[in-house]
Amino acid sequence: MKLIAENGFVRLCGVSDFDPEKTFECGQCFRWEKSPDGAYTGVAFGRAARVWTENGDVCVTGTLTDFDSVWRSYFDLDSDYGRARRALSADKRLKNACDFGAGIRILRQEPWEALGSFILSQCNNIPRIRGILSRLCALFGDPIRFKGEMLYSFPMADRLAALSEKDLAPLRSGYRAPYLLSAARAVASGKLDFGALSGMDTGSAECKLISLDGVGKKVAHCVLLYGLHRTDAFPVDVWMRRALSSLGGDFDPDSLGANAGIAQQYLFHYIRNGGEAPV
DNA sequence: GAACAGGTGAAGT
DNA sequence: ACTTCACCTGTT
Repeated sequence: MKLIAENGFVRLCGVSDFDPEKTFECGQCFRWEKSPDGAYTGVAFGRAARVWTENGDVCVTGTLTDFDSVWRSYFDLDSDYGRARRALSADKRLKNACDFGAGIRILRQEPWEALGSFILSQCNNIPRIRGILSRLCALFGDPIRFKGEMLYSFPMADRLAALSEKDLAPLRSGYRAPYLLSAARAVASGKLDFGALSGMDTGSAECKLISLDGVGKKVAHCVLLYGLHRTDAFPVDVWMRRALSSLGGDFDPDSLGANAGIAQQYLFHYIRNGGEAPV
């Protein structure tokens, strides 16, 4: 991949395994929005960007400095997904999903945003999750003016920690609101320390996350994979249960090691968008 | 109206 | 250890 600074954006020449649409739509994040022209606009780490594909290159607004300080890491551009895909494809049961999912990258999201988002995601469909998160950020995040529109950062934990359930009523997030508040308080008080989680093995970090009210195994694994980039985490939801059952009972995600999370993403995308064909 | 949606936790077997 | 159910809200 070669970076070229253009007027107002950076062009990623010859970047491999990066399809912005698949990456943003595969269910790992909820706040990148597609414009009519196909470009995506979103916010991460308090910074806004627009991302699009042009002549086979991916382009990201901002300077080379912006790119190196935020987007290079956020899009996980220093990891070799082609290699992971080839390794996973060695299992014939995964081949179709790997081919279909080529271009997906696991975003390195902010841990607190991942935790808050997936707490709110439980037993909800994607449009509704997006709506709740959009109201959450508009109400309590910091406004960011970007190309004539107003975007919002994901609210800091200590901001939410100071609120009451009543304050969250406009989100219409139902029974998940108290879970979000209690998680925000755990983070704000230091009772849950993402820095400390980073230094723990995946199993111990999972236990710590599950100790939060309203956080079970599935949400914990989403936080591990999307927020802490533990690619050995393998979130299992209702869709993944379907995928796993079509793979056969002897399929064991743990055997995939550090590629498990990537396999999960490919499988998830495939089972949801890959048609009726068995995985 | 009923059933269901990217779960969780309590209570029942 | 496994199954069942309620939880808030919106959509089909």
